[in-house]
Amino acid sequence: MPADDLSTTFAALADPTRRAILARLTLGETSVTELAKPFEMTLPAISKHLKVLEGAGLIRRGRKAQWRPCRLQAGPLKNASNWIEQYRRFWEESLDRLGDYLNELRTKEKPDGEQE
Amino acid sequence: MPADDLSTTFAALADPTRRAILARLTLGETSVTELAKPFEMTLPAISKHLKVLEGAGLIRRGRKAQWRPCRLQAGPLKNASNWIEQYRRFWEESLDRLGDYLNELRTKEKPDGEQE
DNA sequence: ATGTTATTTTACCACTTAGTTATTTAACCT
DNA sequence: AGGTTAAATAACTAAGTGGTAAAATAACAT
Repeated sequence: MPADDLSTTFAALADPTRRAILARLTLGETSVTELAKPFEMTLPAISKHLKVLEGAGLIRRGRKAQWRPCRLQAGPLKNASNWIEQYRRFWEESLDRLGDYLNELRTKEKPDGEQE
Repeated sequence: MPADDLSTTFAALADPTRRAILARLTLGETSVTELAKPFEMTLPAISKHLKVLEGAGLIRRGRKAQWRPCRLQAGPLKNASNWIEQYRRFWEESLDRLGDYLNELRTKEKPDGEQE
């Protein structure tokens, strides 16, 4: 039950609807009904997604009359980013290995092809 | 059921045990039993976590006699990183706002404190 | 052939998640 | 007060997750 912050953040991001909501919020704060429009989903479902995002600290909700406008809070993404960045050298390394492999193929071709 | 790649990646990362396994694998390829050692968890449980990681393409498993050594495949993290990086300006922006706020506090203090 | 070690699979459990419909709350407008 | 709009909550369901213990597989070692 007491899931760590990073797990909570990643779990919140592990859903295309929620990621789309965050993407929408980069355009600015907006209401729940507005957020719900692009989705073939009932409002309570969106409401739940928003609660997950709020729980992860990825959005905050204001109050304007009967609207509860949401706005992006990207803070938690910083930790997520930092965690992933630790692995950058590993994915770049494997691209290097691909590069090496391609180079290897090319040099192996040389003796045969001869045609430069 | 047909969850997109990004969701699968984030879901795989949304568990401290799995993140710890990935961290261990940065030190090099190793066996399942070896991977299981730091955890108070049965081997089948670890086996399941490995299956999740494998399903997300974050590890690959080899064969050496009765061992099935795992090694890190960081590729999918690249996409995850790219997705998150889209939001960098938003978390940096909010830090800016914090900076602004702190500056504001400081300038508001001046007239009162007077003592520099 | 028999045993041992490494790992997976099966069957089960408690809990969570993502969605639904129906109801309720809150604030606005006459 | 009564009606409308925005959103949340409640109650439910189907499917997924994370764990277990026990059995099955696979490859090695005698």
